[in-house]
Amino acid sequence: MTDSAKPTLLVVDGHSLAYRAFFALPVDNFSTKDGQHTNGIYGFLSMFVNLVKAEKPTHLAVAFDTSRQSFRTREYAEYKANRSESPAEFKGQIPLLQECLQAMNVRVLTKEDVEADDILATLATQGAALGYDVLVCSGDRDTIQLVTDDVTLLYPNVQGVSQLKRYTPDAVVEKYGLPPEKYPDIAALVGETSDNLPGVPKVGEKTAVKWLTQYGSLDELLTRADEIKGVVGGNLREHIDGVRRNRALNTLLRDVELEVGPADLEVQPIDPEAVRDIFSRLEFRTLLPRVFDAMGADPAETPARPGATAPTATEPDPAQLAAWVAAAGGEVGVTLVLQGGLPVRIGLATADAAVETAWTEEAAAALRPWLEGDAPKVLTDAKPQVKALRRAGAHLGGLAFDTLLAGWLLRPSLPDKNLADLVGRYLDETLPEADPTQLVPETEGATPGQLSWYTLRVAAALRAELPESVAGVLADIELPTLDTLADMELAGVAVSHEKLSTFSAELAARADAIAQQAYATIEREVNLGSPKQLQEVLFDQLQLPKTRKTKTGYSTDAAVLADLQETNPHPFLDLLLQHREAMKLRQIIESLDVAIAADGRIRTTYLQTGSQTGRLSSTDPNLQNIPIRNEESSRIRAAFEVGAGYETLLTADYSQIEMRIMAHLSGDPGLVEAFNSGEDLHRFVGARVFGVEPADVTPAMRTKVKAMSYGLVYGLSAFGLSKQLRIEQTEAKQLMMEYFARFGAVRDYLRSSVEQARIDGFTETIFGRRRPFPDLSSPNRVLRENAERAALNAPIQGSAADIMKIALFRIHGEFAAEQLASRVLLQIHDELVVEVAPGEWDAVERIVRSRMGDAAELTVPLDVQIGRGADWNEAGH
DNA sequence: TAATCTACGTA
DNA sequence: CGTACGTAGATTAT
Repeated sequence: MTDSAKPTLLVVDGHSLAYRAFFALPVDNFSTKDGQHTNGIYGFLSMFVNLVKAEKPTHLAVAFDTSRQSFRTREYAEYKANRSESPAEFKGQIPLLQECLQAMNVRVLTKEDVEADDILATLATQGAALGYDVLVCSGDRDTIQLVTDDVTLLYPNVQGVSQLKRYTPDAVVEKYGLPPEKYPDIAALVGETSDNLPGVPKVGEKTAVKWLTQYGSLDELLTRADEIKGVVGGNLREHIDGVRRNRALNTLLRDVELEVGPADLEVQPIDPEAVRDIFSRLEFRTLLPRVFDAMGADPAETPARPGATAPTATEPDPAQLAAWVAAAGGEVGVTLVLQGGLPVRIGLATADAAVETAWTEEAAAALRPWLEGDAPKVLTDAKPQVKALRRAGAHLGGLAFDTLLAGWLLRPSLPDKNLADLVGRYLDETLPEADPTQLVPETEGATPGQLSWYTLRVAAALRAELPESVAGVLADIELPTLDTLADMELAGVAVSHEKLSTFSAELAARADAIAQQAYATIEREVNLGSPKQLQEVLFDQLQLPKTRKTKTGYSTDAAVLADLQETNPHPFLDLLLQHREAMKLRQIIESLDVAIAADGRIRTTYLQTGSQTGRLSSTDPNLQNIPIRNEESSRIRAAFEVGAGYETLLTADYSQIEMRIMAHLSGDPGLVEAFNSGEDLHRFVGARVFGVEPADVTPAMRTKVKAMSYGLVYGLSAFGLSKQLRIEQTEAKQLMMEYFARFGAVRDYLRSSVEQARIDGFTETIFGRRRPFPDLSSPNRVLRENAERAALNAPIQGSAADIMKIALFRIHGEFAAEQLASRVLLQIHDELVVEVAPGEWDAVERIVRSRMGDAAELTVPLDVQIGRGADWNEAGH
């Protein structure tokens, strides 16, 4: 009980523990997709949060070495000289670890010319003198000398850093047979190979302890060294200078001048946003809640700041509600609580008041004029709410702001997915949420009215940060698109269960037959879906040459198998490829089949914040990756049919939209001419590159320039081009040179756009959508070059996405304005699928063609291809 | 059971 | 050593 009042100071040697973690965890298992290794950081932080959670220090610091040089190396040049350079994979991790600790508001201490352990020694000594309980955590055995009744050492076990052994004075005596202050004497005699401090040959711990016990002290032992008999006695006398030197060097400094003392190290609340940022960069997910938990980011302990208490929502009757919204004036936050896709409750808020009510017929009727009118409304994740209102027969008008969309536009790489995330990031507060694991939650969740109030405040914070151009993208592109997507999702697309199930059964039978044949060729049965078992078959049993390395072994992907088939033909390879193809198709068909609703339609969800470039993504099921490339897949597309009550499907796609954007942005005269000439793009480019007439461009030439043109948009290298075209790198290089000799402005544009992004820190589309690229100035080459390719692509892919969205909502709007029953069903990046009502084909075709064609004013035309058919396969031709 | 890896479908 | 996605099954970590 007396100890509860006593402050606890925890000081940690960051470098030594991170280094141990580095070796304890497999480096290959811990790296970001960009190639940054993180095993040392992860291992350290994992240990660190456990430690903090278990020990609950009141004061905390982590010390690091500044370099390998210190006063010890100056006094003894050989000190640690045998240490090999720490691995390159480890080096970069220390600054990132320090960044993590800073985000957690943990004091990071360094001092020129001394080692981290000297800082620990100084703080431990000062802390003990001030009456603290001191915990020292280090992987360096020399810190044993710091142990006293007030100072406990936590020392990692051999395995790694997860288990820490507690060294109290008793534990030291038990382990070494002498009290902690004598440990440096033992170490001086035994030596420390890792520090390049040789000890007395043939003297280990046992002998050292025996001597020290016998003579009482190291000094006494050394002065009476001649009393010791035998070889070891001689060894001792020969190495007396070395022992004295060891003893001098292994004494930790307890009087290092530091800018802070123990009292300055009080534990601070973490910076949640900074921690989220750095952890998401390092791709730590499971660690995040552990850090929040251990570092006391508990909502109960960090109450919302003063002035941030949500108003208590009142529950006016419907008539009062109508009066309330009429009087509200400015923007109103709106939150609909949904159940089964329908609204059950609605909460509204202004800056200082909140109201809410059950979604009854009376309430809906009272609110409808306001809800459907132009009065400005602010929501978080409006799309599901807009859909629910549609199902309930209402329409949301005046959508002025969606915080989720705005947050994504501002930081498209972040995983913020709900109001709670946004409140944390932009208000630095915690959204009150009921604990879903408790039947009777201790903490009340925010009510719908209060959620609306938070939404309004988040919106204000976002607006303050939103650059004008990005605000324009929100208002002029994203919000109109949201409304369109809601209708598309509600409509769904008719899919024939009969067609799918017939095909699925066929494929299952085929896959089975292929598998049997494959087993026969290798005379055993394996799981053809297991990369691990396949590696055994290919590289052990069949002794095929090893392929491209992956994290866990050797690749068995389609490209690799095709290569193997050429160099080392084996029937198994081809059968495996056929099996994969059949299984993949079957799997896609199955996932579609189970998604067909009772009315025969599939409804996807478009994620409007699902990409970093501005594209949509589609999920549950993904209707943006339905196969098209081979013969078989046309049968899948044929299952997407025109629905009952409609006449036909229309498909409309932009041809080469990304190359057209490139022509526009670069202003390259050759490329612009190509698109204005009406000639086939690749034929035109091929003619220029190879110096022949367009009519004389061979298919091989066309293939090459086509790959080159598309590759450009992705930052393709000569290496990549040679691999894709299966040509020599020199030929690929030659091709690129010829290409740029004719279309030089393209290269100039790509280069300058990346350079501009490096200066600005972000890229921008034609319409002002931004994407940040902090890694463009990273010293890490892998990181930087990855960012460069992404930055090169972002304005092009993003502008295409902008153009398609603009076309999409304008088409949607025009269908409504002309009171057409036809409706857009699908968007696949550069293609739209429209369900055309009887008698509306001409109007629909006109609208789609013109709105897609004039969605943007470029220096080259936007070419639109239209197809018509009873199913998606037919319409796509 | 949850996270990760490999493979593969689309633009 | 080519951008942007989502999904499934196997494997590994917990």
